[in-house]
Amino acid sequence: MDRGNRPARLRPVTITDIATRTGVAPSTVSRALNNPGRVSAATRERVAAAARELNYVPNSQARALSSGRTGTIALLVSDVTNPFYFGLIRGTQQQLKAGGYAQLLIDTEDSGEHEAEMLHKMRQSLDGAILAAPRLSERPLSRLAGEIPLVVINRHVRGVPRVMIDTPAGIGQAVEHLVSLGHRDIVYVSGPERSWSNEARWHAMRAAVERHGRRTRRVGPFPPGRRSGSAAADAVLNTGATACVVFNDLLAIGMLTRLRERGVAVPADLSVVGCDDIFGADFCNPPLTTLAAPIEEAGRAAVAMLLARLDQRPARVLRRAVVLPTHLTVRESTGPVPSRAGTVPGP
Amino acid sequence: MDRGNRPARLRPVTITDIATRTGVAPSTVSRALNNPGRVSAATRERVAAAARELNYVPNSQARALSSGRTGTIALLVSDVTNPFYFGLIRGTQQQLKAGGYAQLLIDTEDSGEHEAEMLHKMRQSLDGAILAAPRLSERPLSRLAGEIPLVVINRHVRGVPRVMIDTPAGIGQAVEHLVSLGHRDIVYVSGPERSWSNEARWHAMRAAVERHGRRTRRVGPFPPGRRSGSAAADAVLNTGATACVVFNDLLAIGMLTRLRERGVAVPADLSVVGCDDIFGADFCNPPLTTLAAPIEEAGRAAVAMLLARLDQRPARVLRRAVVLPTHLTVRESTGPVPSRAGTVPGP
DNA sequence: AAAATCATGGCAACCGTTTGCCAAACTTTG
DNA sequence: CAAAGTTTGGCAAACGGTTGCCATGATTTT
Repeated sequence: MDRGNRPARLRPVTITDIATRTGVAPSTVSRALNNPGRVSAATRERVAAAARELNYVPNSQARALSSGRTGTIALLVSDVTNPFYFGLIRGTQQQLKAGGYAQLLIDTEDSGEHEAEMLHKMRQSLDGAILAAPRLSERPLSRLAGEIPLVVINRHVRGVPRVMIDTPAGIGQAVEHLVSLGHRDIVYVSGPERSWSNEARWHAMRAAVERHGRRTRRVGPFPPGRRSGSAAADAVLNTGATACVVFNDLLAIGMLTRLRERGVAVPADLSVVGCDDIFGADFCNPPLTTLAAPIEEAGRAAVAMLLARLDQRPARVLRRAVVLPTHLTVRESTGPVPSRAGTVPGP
Repeated sequence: MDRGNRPARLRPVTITDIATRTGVAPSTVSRALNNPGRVSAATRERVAAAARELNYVPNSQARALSSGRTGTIALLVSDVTNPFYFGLIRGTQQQLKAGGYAQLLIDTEDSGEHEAEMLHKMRQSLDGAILAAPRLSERPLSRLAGEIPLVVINRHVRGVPRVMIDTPAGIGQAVEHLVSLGHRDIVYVSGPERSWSNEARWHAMRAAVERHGRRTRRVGPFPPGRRSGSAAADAVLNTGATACVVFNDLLAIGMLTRLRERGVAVPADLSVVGCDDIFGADFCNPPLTTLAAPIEEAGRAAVAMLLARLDQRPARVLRRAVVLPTHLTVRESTGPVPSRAGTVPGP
């Protein structure tokens, strides 16, 4: 059939091709395409027509080399499989595509060093980066922000623009909810120690409980995965608490599984509140009461902030922070306090 | 504190810097770094030392421009939020990182045209691409494969290397399982019409049921999301079947939710089998019996195939296809056929 | 009508790296 | 010891754009 004349990855069309075809200089072609005000309407139109006919696609490498702009933004997440990031990936992807940027996805494997190293190595290939819940400590993070435009999500670092999901405020709602159901002994199930969000949530929790004249404790820390749910569930049962607020939904879902295994009824014996409202929180068993976070919106906001910064036009007001509200979504993992808080059923 | 002397995004170190420092020509530096056999051990060492001291990071744009290799591989998925792709994203990410490549994630929004267009535009910025379950029709797909090295997942196109997850074979297992439980009337819940996998699964299903001297039907097509689960569940109930095999887990989970709402007990009234074993299939309610697919492995295999192709060394045997087996994972959404297949309970 | 301004297009340098080709120095071989 | 071969390093030309600067001609201002 088609043997012989395979086009063999033909040479791509360049501005020089357009230039010879239209009889102008390559520089004029470049300007006609990117800097429309700089050439006459007539030539601009001729160039555009030629580009269209030849099916011209600019070579982003070459463009990057001379202009310094690569058209690529990286999204760094600590673990691509954590469903929390799905919304982020999607939100940023959408907004980046709308802005004409490509998204480079990087998994930092939960390591601050990885974050720093990757970012440093790629800084010349990127116009900017979005760091989701960075593990990196404050110092190197600000240093990095000097090397390359950065927006961080759920982290507060001086001088680095940020998008915050206000889960701490939501935690107040969660505590009100639990207290109104009669719970007096509520524990916090802690996520990773190095996580900024974890500390913020814990502090919010303590403050909220103290407003009711009570004290709270925390168990953990636990890695924020489903696997850790077993240990977390056992630890909570040992405290004798009637309710818990969990660092994130992933961990909470893991706990739910374990509690079911152990024959502990949720919410009859123990109420569980998660954070983030990830994929699965609504169809696990029982469906999880959780703090719904506008994750996709956070992604979009982060991109918007970053692109605003890359935009040359000087007279722009640049927001230094965006705070997004969360709200409690009540499902079936929370309920009235058990009539007699007794001992825990055996396994 | 640190006012005044902010380094203002300082000029990155180039091979020329290394060259002047070691007293050799830039070309020698380039060779010392990338083509070690080409220079003497002594200079190579001196260059390496200088590079280390100066903390040199090669500019990938410049390298790409002259060498044609970009060090970037794209992964195209039809919808980043479909949990099926999480494993793929992770698997490819791992293997690419190991091979020193960066991963560009592209959402094609379920459109074949998007696929073609994006790929065409980016072909100069990519060394290759992995297409997950492409929607594109066969013709343009082979044409694209001529423009840029490609590996497709779950799709059979002549001349394009592929990784196949052998769900059709697994469907046989699923049917055996259901038949052994007494089911005689099993329907297939169809995914998108344009999906190659969907057709493959349907054919396998029909063949498997016919081996038992029975016939089967299908309902649908449905978009492969949870939202479609309601319609799918209702359609299945109308058929009066006692069991169904569903195009994918996402749809199956959606059905489970709907069935629960309608008071249909799973598996007492209806058995449900999904495909893929995505995140959530194990903790939904009831946990889903499904065809577990080695998705991460598929991602790794696809990367391995692609990189083998990019590798220059000629005397390599290039696999044209990899087929990965699936197996039935029995959980709690399948059970014995109802004693009297009666009418469906009302809503 | 001369001077100043403006719009438009071309020239050429540059971005940082790779690579074909050549030259020098050194090593082997006959 | 000369001829041939082998290392090793340098020169310079790409790769495909962008952009500062200049020249030309047209337009406006005084």
